[in-house]
Amino acid sequence: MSDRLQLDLANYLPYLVNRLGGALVADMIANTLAPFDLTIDMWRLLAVLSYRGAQRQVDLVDMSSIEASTVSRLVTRLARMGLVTRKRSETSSREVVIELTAKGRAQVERIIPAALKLEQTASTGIPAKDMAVVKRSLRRMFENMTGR
Amino acid sequence: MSDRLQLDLANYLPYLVNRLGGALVADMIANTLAPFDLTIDMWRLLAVLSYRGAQRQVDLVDMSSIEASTVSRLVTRLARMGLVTRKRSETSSREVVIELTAKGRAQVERIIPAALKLEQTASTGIPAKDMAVVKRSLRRMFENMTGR
DNA sequence: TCGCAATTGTTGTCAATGCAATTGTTGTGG
DNA sequence: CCACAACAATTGCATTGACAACAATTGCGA
Repeated sequence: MSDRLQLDLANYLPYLVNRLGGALVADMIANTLAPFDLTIDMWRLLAVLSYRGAQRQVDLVDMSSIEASTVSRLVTRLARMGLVTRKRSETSSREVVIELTAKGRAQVERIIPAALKLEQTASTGIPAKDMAVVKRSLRRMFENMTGR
Repeated sequence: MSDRLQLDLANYLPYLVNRLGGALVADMIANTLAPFDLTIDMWRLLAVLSYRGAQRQVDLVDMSSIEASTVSRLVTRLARMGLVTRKRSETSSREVVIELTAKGRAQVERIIPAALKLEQTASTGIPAKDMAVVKRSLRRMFENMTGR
């Protein structure tokens, strides 16, 4: 009777996005992070800290999309590894400020080339003009989903 | 001395992809899956089964990017919920074939409209031509990372 | 200013995940 | 045709991660 309701996965945006995301993560872990004894979430925190400088934990949560209690425990581990410091904010004693140590910065700078190479590998065969469209659209869609 | 090695997160593909993926998943869970008592991975399996029909578990692993032992256990739960059946393959008794039940198909058809609406929401303000570029590029990048 | 709600971070708990080992089956080279 | 490698699925076990409850601090409205 009625047409069957169908979901064309091969053309369904959330499927395409998360499938690629998973492949990128798997590659990053296997080829780069494992030797450094870093998990993907640790790397995300370090990358955010490198990119934006010292941050409160709540801002790390926001920028990394990692859940708050997980961030709290990851920061503890990163501090124990000597890659970050955690100290109370001067302006508000309920806040905590996380900052890369010299060792942490060195670690990030050792990883960045591999991270860039990963992006290159993924981008093979895609015109620069198309990649610009992709990145702009990914940012816009994120805004659409979160209201920034 | 040397320029500092930097990673521009706001323009870094893996970051943009996984950040959007997380936002899409969070929305899907909160607004659609939770009321059905489904996890995101359960939904992925159901969607693949709906899209491609009965599948061996190993093929579900391949198409869903979910780890094999997790698929095994999720299928057990889905079967217990009456959404799929699991039976030994006729051609090879080490294989198992998973198939949607009528109840499972009905469930998927109730979810699909919300899934399409999610895609619409994310796509707001993005020209159809750009979206075509995005989807084509996402598929190509996945191929680049996995060799298909 | 006082009280209460919101913010920030931590901890307890338990289900879920991933990895490795295991079982059972199929395919294949010698 | 036999031994052994490859494949498919499951299970054990340790780790992870999410959610909720909590503690501490700050901010705000009446």
